[in-house]
Amino acid sequence: MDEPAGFVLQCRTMPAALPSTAAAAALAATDAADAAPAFSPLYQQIKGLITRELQAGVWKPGESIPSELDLAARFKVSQGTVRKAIDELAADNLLVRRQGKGTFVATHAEQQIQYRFLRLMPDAGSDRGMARRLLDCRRTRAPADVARMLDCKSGDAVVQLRRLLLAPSDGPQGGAVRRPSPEGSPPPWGGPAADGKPVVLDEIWLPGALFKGLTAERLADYKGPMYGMFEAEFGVRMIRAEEKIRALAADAASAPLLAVAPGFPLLSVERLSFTYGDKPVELRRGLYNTEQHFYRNELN
Amino acid sequence: MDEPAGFVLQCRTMPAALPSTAAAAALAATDAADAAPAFSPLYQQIKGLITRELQAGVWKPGESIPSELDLAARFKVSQGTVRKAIDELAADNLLVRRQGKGTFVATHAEQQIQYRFLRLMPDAGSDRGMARRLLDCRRTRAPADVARMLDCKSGDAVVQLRRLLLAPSDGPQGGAVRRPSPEGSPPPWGGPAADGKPVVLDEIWLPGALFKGLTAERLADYKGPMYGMFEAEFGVRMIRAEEKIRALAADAASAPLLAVAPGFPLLSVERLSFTYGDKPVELRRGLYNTEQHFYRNELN
DNA sequence: CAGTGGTCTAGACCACTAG
DNA sequence: TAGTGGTCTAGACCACTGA
Repeated sequence: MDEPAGFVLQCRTMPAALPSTAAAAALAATDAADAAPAFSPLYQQIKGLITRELQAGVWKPGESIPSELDLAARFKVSQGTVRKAIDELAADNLLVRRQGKGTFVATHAEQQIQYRFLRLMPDAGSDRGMARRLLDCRRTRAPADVARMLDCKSGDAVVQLRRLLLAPSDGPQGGAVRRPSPEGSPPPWGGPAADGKPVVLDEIWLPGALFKGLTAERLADYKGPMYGMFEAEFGVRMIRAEEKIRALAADAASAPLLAVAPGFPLLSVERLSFTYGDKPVELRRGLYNTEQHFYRNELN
Repeated sequence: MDEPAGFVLQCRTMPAALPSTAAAAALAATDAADAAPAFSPLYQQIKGLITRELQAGVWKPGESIPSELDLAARFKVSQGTVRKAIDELAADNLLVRRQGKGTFVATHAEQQIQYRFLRLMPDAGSDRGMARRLLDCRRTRAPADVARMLDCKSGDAVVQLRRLLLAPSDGPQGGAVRRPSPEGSPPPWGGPAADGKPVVLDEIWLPGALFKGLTAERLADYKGPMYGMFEAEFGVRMIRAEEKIRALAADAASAPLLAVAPGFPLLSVERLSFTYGDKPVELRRGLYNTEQHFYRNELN
């Protein structure tokens, strides 16, 4: 009855009613526990409290969080209020509801939501994923432009990766499914893969402080999506990303890696990914060969 | 008490529980009133009924729909159920809630949501919109590829438009706001505009049957977003769109119009827009010069 | 002031999952 | 069978808008 969880402000009189991202803005101040006022509807406050637990790693990706009734009791509010908070978190892809089982912390390592951030689709045939080839993995100091994007100081420690993604390349027509595929259906994570046309040339920058033990070996060893590894091995969850897309001519350095002539038009995709509190934690610059693939987008 | 509005099926026992897009799927059959079974939660049925009214044009874009209590009385359900239906429709951008005023039919002709589908942003300076220049407007027969996308027969009547969008072009640096702008802040709809660098070359295909009186004059006369005109003048509401994006080399025909050299890398954006019932009603093929602009996308 | 949407509650019954 | 999320209701009070 008198648990230590009575944080919730029962503010029935709001001073000025923050626009709508009140809770999100309050969370930007990552640590300072009681610094931000954050007066907002009860369910927004609950949402903020749950987000904080997620951020603190109390409930790990893939695990289930307490039931709605449980949370309602903890926060001393009704189930409906908790439900509304969870509804929004589910809409934000932070939680996943599963009827009869519970509510789970979303993860990049799931079956269906794999490649949540990769919008490249083949023109023909179904998407069978791509093989990865690591070109480069080194720790260095952040150039000025990278530092600015990652919200750190120029010269700070960063990890730089360079990768190639290769399409399965099954026969000339690229139509239906060919090639017996010795392993089975799942996409060929890394591995030899021998052939396959290069489609994406990636350059990835990560803050060195967050990714201490990241090495080429660990990258090669991990089977599964890279963002899945980030959350499992380094506790860094990618929540949201912004991309800037352009058309660019292949330069002398990139062209041979993508097996195209210099000047060949490539899609340039600059992605900045964020974790909790809108903190940028990855800068990714990709060059896509869109001869047999396209970037799919949905507008609502 | 016994109004003629008692359509709602109070199905407490669902046969097989359609996945989730049950109501949406049911609406695909545009007319056939009672053909589709469409058993689903009450609020989904309400959502479907409201959508049908929108589709029928009972409530026009920009107008307000009846209040929640009113709708609840009509449909003989509680306000909470209507609320949940409206919540989803608002999330789908079909309705807009305004506290204290009511719920309104979303429109492309609004201030903030203008350019809902245009994701092109200038590298520097704030977005001041672009001037339009109509190159071509003619009625013709649909080529095979266009017909396939628009879900009609090859040779059916279509309207073909070709446009140029021009950036404001204020001085060399393109930095802060320059040029006194004699009219004021709003973007320069059409008009002379005299200068301005061409940024987008658009080719638009519309089903002829839906756009009867569309002429170059009416296009030029209309001030405001093109999608706003489509809904005001032709009753065609763009709800959703899918885009396929590639990098392409400028060809001999496009290059001079965009004032670039042949072979210059351009962003190719193919957009298919849908109205109610996922019916495709516009195919738009654009070539974007991304030298000083980029295509912005957000991943969640 | 009356009417609107926004929040919150409490309780009922349902469908799904797993032991 | 017990526990979970999913739906639905009824009613309370609130904040915002406009006459």
